[in-house]
Amino acid sequence: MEQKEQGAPARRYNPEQTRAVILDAAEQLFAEHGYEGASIRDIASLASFRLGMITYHFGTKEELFRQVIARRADDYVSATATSLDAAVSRADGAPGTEAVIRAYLQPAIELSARGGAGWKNYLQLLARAMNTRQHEAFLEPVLRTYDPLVRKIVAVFRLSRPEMDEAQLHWAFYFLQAAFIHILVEAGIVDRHSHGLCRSSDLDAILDEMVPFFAAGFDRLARHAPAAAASRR
Amino acid sequence: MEQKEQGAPARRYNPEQTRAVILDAAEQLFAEHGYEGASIRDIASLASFRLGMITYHFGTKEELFRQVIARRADDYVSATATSLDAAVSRADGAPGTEAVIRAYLQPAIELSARGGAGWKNYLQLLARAMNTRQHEAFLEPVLRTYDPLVRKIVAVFRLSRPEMDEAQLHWAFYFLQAAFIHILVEAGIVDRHSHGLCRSSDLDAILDEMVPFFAAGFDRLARHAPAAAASRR
DNA sequence: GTCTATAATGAGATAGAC
DNA sequence: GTCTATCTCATTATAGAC
Repeated sequence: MEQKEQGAPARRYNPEQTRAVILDAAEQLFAEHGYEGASIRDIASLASFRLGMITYHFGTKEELFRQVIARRADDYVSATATSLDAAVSRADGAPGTEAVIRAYLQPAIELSARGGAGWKNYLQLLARAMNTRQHEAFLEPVLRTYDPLVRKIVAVFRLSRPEMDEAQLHWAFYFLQAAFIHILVEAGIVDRHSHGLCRSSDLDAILDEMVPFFAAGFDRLARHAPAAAASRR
Repeated sequence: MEQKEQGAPARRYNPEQTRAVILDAAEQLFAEHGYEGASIRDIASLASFRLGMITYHFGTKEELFRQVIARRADDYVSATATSLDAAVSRADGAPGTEAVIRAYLQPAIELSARGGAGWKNYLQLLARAMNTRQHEAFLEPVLRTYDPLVRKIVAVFRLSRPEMDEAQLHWAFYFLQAAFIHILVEAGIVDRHSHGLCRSSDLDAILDEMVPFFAAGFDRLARHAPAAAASRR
């Protein structure tokens, strides 16, 4: 007469689907609570599977995390690469800085805003992971997945601003990337401080504001003397 | 003949010092591994005390975290407030945007770069905590400690740019704050991508680059039509 | 492939000797 | 105030029935 309280035992899915359902749940909880803050038990429970299923399909928690990252990495990389290539060819090889910034930001914003909950979670979890040092040792090789894309982005910025020296270009891109990392998390601080006038969830508005804002920064660094560092020696 | 491997049993300190030593260790491990990733056992061990000492002086892990935040909050707030006030009075009430940005960033950079390891850990841990949503429920009230300071910062930016409308001002400040949050973590991505040309640990150089970069962004947003949002309706 | 059961460990917290 | 010992629970991981 006792009710099993565990929901249907789930013969609903084929293995592919099972893996996908688990990855979705992992994506969500890693995004919400971070790697250490999310337990594989909670992930299994959210996915309506037993704990053993995670072991069977993924082995360890680290491997589960790796596969969460890996599942969407190629899609994100190729979407951004395509966007950058389009900006370059549209401008015959010398794209404006605003166009490059937009080409870099827009795919992630598109996916986060309209790609479904999975993509939003994915980008938030990626942003959280990037906001740490390599103390979570196993994270670093995972994040290096994105290094080739970053090299491409920097190369396109270099096309756009051939007069900037390397350090200036890297600083400018760093500032853009740093801001974007926090923005993708949608932590809500701007909502609170602007009393709702600006919403961190309104990624479309943010894109429109970021493009001129950061392009002006690139312009400004391109103009100023690259001698700042010397003054401290 | 067995050696106690626990180090000296520490009658070395008075209670004030004991609390300080524990807070230092907590600060370090929370900064390195995040709230969930750091255990109070490891914190006790790093501080060379027994676990019971943390309970005795702080009660729960949450309370320990709160007191880590609280210990330096007033110093940080007043350093930044003083810096902002100085910028305002230096300019007779109408400070330039570069001056305001520098006044906002400089105290934190000063403390992180030359305030000792504790301050660096503190600011990294704060930055990590700000890069989450309120899923870690108890975090939110802790972070609200800084709301009055943020209101002051925004007010000074408003003095600097009275022609900007509220939304533009908040967006611009959000971008600056977002970038700063990641930068304080010193995650090292710019080091890797620039092959060491730019170092995320070189906060002095970063300050010098950020000031003109972000001031140009403020200038740019102040110029453009505040009608962007309307185009999407 | 899916689930149960359980091992093995580590966690936060508490009681109480000294 | 400091430390030992222990409780209780949650965690990752494994073994094995079905």
